[in-house]
Amino acid sequence: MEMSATRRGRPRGFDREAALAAATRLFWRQGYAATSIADLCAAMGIASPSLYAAFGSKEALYEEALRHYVAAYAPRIWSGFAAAPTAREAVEALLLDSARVLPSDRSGKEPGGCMVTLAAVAGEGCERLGRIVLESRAEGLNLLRDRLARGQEAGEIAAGVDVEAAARLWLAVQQGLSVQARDGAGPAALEAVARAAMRGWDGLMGAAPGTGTRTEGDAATPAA
Amino acid sequence: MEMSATRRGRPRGFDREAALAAATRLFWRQGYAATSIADLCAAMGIASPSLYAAFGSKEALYEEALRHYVAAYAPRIWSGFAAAPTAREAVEALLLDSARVLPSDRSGKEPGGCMVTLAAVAGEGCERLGRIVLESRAEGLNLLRDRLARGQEAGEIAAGVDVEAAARLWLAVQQGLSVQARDGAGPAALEAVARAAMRGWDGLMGAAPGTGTRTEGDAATPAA
DNA sequence: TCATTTCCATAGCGATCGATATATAAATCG
DNA sequence: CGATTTATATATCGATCGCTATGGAAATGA
Repeated sequence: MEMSATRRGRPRGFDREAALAAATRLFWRQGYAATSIADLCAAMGIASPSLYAAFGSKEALYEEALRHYVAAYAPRIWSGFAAAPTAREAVEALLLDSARVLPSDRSGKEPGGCMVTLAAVAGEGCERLGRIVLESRAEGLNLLRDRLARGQEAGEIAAGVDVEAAARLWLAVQQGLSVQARDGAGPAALEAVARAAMRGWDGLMGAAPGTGTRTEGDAATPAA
Repeated sequence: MEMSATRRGRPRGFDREAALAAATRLFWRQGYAATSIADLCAAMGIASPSLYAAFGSKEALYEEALRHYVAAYAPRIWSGFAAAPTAREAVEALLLDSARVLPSDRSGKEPGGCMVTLAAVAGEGCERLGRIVLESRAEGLNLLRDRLARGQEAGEIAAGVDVEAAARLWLAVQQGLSVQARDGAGPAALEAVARAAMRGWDGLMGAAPGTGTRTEGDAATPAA
């Protein structure tokens, strides 16, 4: 039971949160393998012993940076989704918020696209980091699947719709927005994509899947 | 004017095409920065002087590998698109072919997802390679935009549809398929996504964009 | 055969990689 | 005040990075 209102020894001479944020931006833009400790030290404004004392290793720093990214940026993308009263409005919020958030600000301080979606760390040698990124991505699919299933139970979505496939589709659109944002697409272009996608909602979420019976035009769709 | 039916000197002791294919798979899976010359030499079955004699440098090898990938794999994704008689069938072919081709074969010899879409080389230090990847990605958008515009002129797509936004949307879906394939999604899951996406076609490509006039239910859509 | 040309195997180049040893500086505890 | 504890600054560590020099092997041309 350590109280430790104040810690012993010489206090840290830099802002750990600010340093972590700087490291996050660098990993976000450059990826794991292409970012060296020297790069990180320069961006964080510290020397390597301080980095290792505060974060342990490059791998541990990346893991913490990823969690920092999720905590700091994921709400900008997913909070509207979570708060929406209907599945349709949830997906619409997800895509419109993504279109607004994913492009890089003109300052170029933060890179375009989602760090989780664009992370290629799985193939960059470190197994553990690959698993973490995989799980983070799977979380997006889970959120969509659960929300669509709830909407289906509520009658907003036709009973015959394959919720798993639909969730993967809306996720694919959102992931594509990240790729295009990384390539320089701006908020206006991405918003147009989001609105175009939503225009397909009725045809998508009202019709029956595949070869089966078509539950056409049930009372489900709230119309435009 | 060198005839050179047969070249002078000791002939090359390895198959250049096979070595390039091996390098391509490695860059495809691991990216540029995470792939070392030693890795490449092991995969290609040659020593580094042979690599440099045949390909020049790591950067040049990556560029050639990328072109090799486009030449060898892009047709599997885009040939059905190019051959389709209508814009709708073209997009459908693109998505279904992508669903079939993008997942990694169970052997694991080739990684999942498109090398061009998933390449993060732009942030990995080399400016030139970044530009090449950017252009390769833009080519996909160009193909889609041109095909949709042709379809719109042919009356297959409503006049009010924002072709640019629609092209970006279908591209986004296809890019999302690559991300999900890289994460382990199989052909069945991706095909379900492709079919779900096509179910949204009419709602998407028939309605007018944004705030403008809605040219609802014109004679354009060929119905289901 | 022998000079020429080209390729390959070995070894190693300087630079940078991720990570640390050491010594000093700055804080708390007694 | 020391004694202790923690952080920073400097100077590396061995390993690996991308790349190449060197010399011998294997082909052609004369």
